[in-house]
Amino acid sequence: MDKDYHPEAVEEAARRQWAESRCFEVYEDESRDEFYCLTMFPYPSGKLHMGHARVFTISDVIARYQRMQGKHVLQPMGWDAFGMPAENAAIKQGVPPAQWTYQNIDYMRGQLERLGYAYDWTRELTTCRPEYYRWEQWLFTHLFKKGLVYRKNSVVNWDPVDQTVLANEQVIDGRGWRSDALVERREIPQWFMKITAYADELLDKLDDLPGWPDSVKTMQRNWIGRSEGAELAFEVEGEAEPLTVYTTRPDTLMGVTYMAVAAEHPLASKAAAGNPAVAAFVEECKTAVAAEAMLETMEKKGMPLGMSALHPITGEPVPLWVANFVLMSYGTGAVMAVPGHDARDWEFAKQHGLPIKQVIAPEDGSEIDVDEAVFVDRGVLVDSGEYDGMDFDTAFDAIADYFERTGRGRRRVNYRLRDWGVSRQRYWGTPIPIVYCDDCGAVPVPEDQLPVVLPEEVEFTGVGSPLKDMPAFYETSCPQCGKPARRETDTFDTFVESSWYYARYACPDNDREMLDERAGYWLPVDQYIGGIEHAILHLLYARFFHKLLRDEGLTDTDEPFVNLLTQGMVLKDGAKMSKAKGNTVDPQEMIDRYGADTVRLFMMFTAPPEQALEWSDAGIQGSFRFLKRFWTAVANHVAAGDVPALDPAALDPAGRDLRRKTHDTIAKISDDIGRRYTFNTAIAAAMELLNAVNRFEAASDGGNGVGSADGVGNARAAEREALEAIVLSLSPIVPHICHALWQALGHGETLVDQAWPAVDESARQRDLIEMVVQVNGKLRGRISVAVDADRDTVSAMALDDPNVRRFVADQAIRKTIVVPGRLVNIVV
RNA sequence: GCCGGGGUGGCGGAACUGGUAGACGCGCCGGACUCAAAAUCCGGUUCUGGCAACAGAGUGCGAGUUCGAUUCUCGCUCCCGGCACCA
Repeated sequence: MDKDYHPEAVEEAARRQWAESRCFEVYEDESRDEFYCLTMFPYPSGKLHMGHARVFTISDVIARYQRMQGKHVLQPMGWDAFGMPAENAAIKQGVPPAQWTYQNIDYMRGQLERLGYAYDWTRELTTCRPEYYRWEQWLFTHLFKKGLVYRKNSVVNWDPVDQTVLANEQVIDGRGWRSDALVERREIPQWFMKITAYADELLDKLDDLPGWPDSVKTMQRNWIGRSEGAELAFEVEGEAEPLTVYTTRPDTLMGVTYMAVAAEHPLASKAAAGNPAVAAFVEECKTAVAAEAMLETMEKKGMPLGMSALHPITGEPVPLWVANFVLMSYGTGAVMAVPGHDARDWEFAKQHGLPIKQVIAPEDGSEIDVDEAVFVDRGVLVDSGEYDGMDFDTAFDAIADYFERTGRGRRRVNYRLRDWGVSRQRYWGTPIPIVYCDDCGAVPVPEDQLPVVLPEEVEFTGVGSPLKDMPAFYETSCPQCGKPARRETDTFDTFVESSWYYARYACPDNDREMLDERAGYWLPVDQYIGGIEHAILHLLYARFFHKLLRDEGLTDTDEPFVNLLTQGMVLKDGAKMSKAKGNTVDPQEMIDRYGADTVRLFMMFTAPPEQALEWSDAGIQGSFRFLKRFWTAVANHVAAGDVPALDPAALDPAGRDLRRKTHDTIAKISDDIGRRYTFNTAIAAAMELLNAVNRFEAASDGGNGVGSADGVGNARAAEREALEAIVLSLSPIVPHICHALWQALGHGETLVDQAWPAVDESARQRDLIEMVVQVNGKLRGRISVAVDADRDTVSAMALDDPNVRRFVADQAIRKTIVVPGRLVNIVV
């Protein structure tokens, strides 16, 4: 073998062998235990960035590891190909979005191949192809018939100059990113999918996902936001219709001192008609941007409507306000305010001089002053008439019963989750398969007319969607009555494509069905890997879609992803690397300089996968140096000739130590890769073992302790065992160099078909262990004790240590704590 | 603002179930090789004191529980992600 490490040649040879043997193409084989390993597919933005290199390498390590465990592994790759950047590029460079996208895909596919990922490329998906998106159009028409999609008005950011709907990220400080015009809120009709119909199941099934991080499950629970409360109706003076509010704290009813409605609420509009100040305030609220984070961080503002509601128990008037923090989209768009026991109500009351009344007292009987500080805990009712003395549950039931009995309210479960608005006023997306007919209304496109194909040859101006200027696209006839009709020109949110692609990888070539029995073989995904930024939206939509697919009879599983690994961001200069921010680092430069294995090693070694990784140019050299040392160690070993079969019993102490290290290391790496997914510590362990091999070799070359010629051969056999363990256990991370080294070590069979190395427990046995001795919790000495030494022996040895004796001196020993195998703590 | 996560040497990180803080790597310092440099190899490297043995301090800040806390509890602070039209 070559004395020096030449990554380019090594990697090219390995790639060629993998391609020629087609070893990563997999077919359904019922006799084998399958493993479906999937990475969130990339948006083809132009070239790979570090976040891609990181997440794809994590996935590849897991896929290759599982293959060595004997699993039948599927690892596919594809392209989330619709989206805004293609339109932006079209405006900027005059290239049609389709052409730009396909060029990017071709370039990025080449980069992925260069990184040596074990993909089954025969299953490659591209979501902007009609053969893919026709099936989501098909599903949508079925959901239409089931009543799971509907059309309603909702708010968008409108740029009055560019005459375009803006995404939230295109609104900067309330202005359009290109026009700089003040953005307006505008209501337009849009299509929605009824995700709320599945809210309870989406919530409950989280308990069946032990392989998901708790943080993600908690975020999804909070996002769905199930709450149990009551809808209560308040009469309004001079109004026929009562004002209905939703509250989770009906027990605080007697503490209501005012009420507030959203700016879009009908009562606000009514008051505005006769009150210019209210009208101006409502108008001001309309200039706000649609993003919730903006609404929530705005200064809390409000204005009295000059109207009063009547308290449903006391009949006393309660003033009505309009406030910018009340959301029309949550609950009923109106709240009853209890400033004594709700933090936001308290703040607002203080600001506007509204009364604050205590109606809940702490259960422990302590005194509080709600004028000084809000009290939000549950407690015992006070100053609440007939409800005095009740606890939360009793009061909840008593008050809810009263409202239900008198027909003025009801118990109600509420969700924070809203239905999913899937309409986008954009060109580069899946056409929504609906036709509008003057007589028949909105009609879904019949199955035999699908797909509705998006024209790829377009003139792109940036003003509105080009589809709106293409009569050839939108002029059609009604599928029901045949009269001239108009096609929907909005397209789907790109989250729709990414909500079901994982299933389509099982059968991407099926042109008659969305999914077939092959999906039954591969689904659910055993390991899903992707960025933590997708913890809520993408993962919730995909879970929702999986249930839609199930209810269409296309799968018999309830959840799409058994295990989830959320990879941390790759940051640069403290911010997330993203094409939007333009702070990406090109991995290609480093692949060219050091090779794919160095890049893969560096990404896995620099941080554990779930943590954010701050990019820095320093350090990659170290990864390259390690691979050079690794290569040299094997080359030197091979150059010294063949080795005899290992005879473990005949090894000298140094040889036994090396063998122990070898098998301790295999055990550690198996656990780190297989269970903990801490690839950084697995690599560190492999580095330690290599260091041990090099030290061992140096000692052996010294010639003193090794002895006979047979002893030398046996020592070299132990050395080979160690080197082969490193080659095998690092092969998921740096597959190319390991492929070459495995051949150099004289193996005819290719490395990808090898089994994971086995641990020889007998090699790990030891007679003596080191224990730490503390005095009052401070480290004062170390003792070497027999593995099976009992408590008294260990204590006696600890007290015998000179430094320990110095600290104990003549003080009385109060307690001796022995933690077997670890430490002794003497408390004086 | 709300929800979730994080803060450990000069740097990335390790310490998995409350039990040796700093594995492994980078950087830096010293040495070997070399006419010299690069590469490579060897040694050192949390801070303070000490020739050393060793001692004291130390895991964002402040409290608490414990024989013992990076790890658990409470309060604070700063940073990161998400907040429904970025993907």
